[in-house]
Amino acid sequence: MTTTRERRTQAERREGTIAALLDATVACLTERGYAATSTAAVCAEAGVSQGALFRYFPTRQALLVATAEHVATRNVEAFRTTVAGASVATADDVAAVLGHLRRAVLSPTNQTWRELLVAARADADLRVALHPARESLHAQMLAAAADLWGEHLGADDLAAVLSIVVNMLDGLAFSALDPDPTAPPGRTVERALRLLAEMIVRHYPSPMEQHA
Amino acid sequence: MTTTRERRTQAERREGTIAALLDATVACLTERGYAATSTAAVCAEAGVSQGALFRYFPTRQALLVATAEHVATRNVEAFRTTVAGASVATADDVAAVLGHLRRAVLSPTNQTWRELLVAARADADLRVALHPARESLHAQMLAAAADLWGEHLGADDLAAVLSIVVNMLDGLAFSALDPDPTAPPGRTVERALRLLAEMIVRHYPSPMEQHA
DNA sequence: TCACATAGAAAGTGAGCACTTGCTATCTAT
DNA sequence: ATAGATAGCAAGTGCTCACTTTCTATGTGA
Repeated sequence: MTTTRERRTQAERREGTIAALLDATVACLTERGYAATSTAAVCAEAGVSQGALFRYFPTRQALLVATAEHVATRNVEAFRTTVAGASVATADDVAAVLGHLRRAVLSPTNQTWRELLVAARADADLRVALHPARESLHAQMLAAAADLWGEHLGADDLAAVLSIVVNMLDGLAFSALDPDPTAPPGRTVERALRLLAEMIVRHYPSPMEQHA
Repeated sequence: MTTTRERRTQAERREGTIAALLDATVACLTERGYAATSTAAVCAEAGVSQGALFRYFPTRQALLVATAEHVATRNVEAFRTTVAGASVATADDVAAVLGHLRRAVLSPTNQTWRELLVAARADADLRVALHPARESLHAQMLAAAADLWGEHLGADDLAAVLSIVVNMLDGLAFSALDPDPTAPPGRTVERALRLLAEMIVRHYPSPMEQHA
């Protein structure tokens, strides 16, 4: 008695294997880090052989670049949905957005992206390969932020605020060494995010601000 | 005819070799990154044999932990001297401090510290080994910041401001992938630091602020 | 149905890894 | 001066790495 033999086209098998490899690479990078993400580890996680991996990705680096582009699109989508429709009229509003962004930034795909960025600092080839994805990511996040803040912020101010926010959140994510990233944020972090929200709304008061 | 034979005591030889190894590890970590910092690479950089390395550091990880503690003390000293005696009365003052801090954060010892922090995220042993140094670093930076801002900031506010500033600078350093870290900061970064300075002095006006 | 192309598994291969072993050179105490 | 200790070198050792080769299973076009 054989298990149900599902018939799949070549294209389906191919895409299924590639997707499994990309997901496994994300898992390995977040759980083990860049140095320990070997091709053998990825294949074990994905449940395929190394032969399968090297059929689709000629080198380990090609796999990592493909993974980077994979997570980059997911990250920008997460950023957009987190920010879409939110209000930034009051400090509470901005603080809420920052809190949601902080959680998004701790997701596996964001961890993966950062892990690859750090590795790219010491690897010229990886750096070049990641450059277009970086540009696209930045542009799309700027667009989403512009949508959030409306037009009463100049392009330069918008870019500056975005830089402060995302760099601070990235810095937080880098130094968050707890094994459980969904743990309570800690008082200092919460206060810092709250303070940043207050500073932003004070510096850029919304024209339609309404006090509760 | 032999070259000048300098006579050194055992302690001098020992300390010289250890210092060379620590410096070489810093160089390897900043130039090649964590994954490529092998014991062989460190020894080649230091000009000693692997036997010498393993005489003083029983494992590669022990070398990395020792290097972490080495750079941690240097980093806190750099932070203190950068901040010592500075004024935070005006936005220009704060912006200047942020600019100096940004350069300090891009130094090799700071790059090394960050590289090890990232590696610690995926390595439980390294994480616990680095924990005391992390605590000490944070406490000393808080003390230096308190010295800078005086007493008209509560401890909680001080910690929050410090968190915003150092996390944003760390985030900037992580995403600064230029081969030359001393390159001009770029307009967005400059504007972001300037904006952050303005927001801070507006939110926490110095009681003795004097307009030029 | 059957020649052919593609997907993927299994078992390599040399290079580089962390680390060890044994030996020589240098310093120190007597 | 010399015996013993320490510093440091050179050559291993087994293992894992990225990657290859070979071969089998499966889907595809005629």
